[in-house]
Amino acid sequence: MEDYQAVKLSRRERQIMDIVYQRGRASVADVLEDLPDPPSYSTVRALLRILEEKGYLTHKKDGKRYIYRPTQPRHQAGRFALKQIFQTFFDKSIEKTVMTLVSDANLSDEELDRLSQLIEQAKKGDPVS
Amino acid sequence: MEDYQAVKLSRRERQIMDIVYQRGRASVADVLEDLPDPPSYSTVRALLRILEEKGYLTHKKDGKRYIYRPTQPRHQAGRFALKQIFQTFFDKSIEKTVMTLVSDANLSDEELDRLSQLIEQAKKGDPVS
DNA sequence: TTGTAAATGCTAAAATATTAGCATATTATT
DNA sequence: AATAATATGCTAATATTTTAGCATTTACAA
Repeated sequence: MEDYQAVKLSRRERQIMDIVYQRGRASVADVLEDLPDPPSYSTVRALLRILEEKGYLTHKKDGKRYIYRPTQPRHQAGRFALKQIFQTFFDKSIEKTVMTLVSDANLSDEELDRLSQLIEQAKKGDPVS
Repeated sequence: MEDYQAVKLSRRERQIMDIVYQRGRASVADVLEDLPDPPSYSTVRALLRILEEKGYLTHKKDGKRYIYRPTQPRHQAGRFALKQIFQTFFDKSIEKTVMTLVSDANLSDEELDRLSQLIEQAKKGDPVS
């Protein structure tokens, strides 16, 4: 199975992969609904077929229509995408990336507490392995 | 000035923007060096010209060659890219995104300390504004 | 079981992206 | 000032992406 790498995809292909990942799974109509500057139904079908040929999606039948899913799990694809981002925009520094996220986020106290806990765990559990 | 939005760019255009952002500034030769499946020098020049026409890059002369820079500051483009990521892969949750980054990162104790401090600040300074 | 609505399969046209080549300009060197 | 090396400017060919249309299939309802 091929990794999901946005770098290899065309513009529309990327848009569609993002939609499917965001939804978890999607019919042709779903994708069409979320696409900016939406093309025809046929067009979306063609692209979904191509993405399946390339190994990024699979489908199963649900009644009379196809439901598409990513072949690569979302969490994994997300990590890959994050890596790309912090390499490109944050000097390859995960710390800088997290700083930006936390600074911009306006997280709730509960969320901040959970993050504190996570960081404490990281300090104990896995010191610069 | 137009926002840097990967969603609007073609495959090569994206690759090139990523390279320029990663380097901060880049000559044609620099970009060519970093491109996967590198095309000809002419090709890279053409794409840089197109990206400048679209407003994503500017250039200045340095000796006899052009040095290209992004028009949108790196930090801003990075935040935009992160937003895209956590919307697509992490249920629009910044917390989940940070969790993933921190879990995977193997950060040093110093980095973890700095993050703790940042989070403490966030707790005091800006409680669920 | 027959009709109908709504889906997919397949193919080809149109638009866009990608590429390279030749002409010209610029810089540095002799 | 002449030359060589190394840029860019511009144009056009090629490849890929994007698109839509028509034929066929499928599921459900009458």
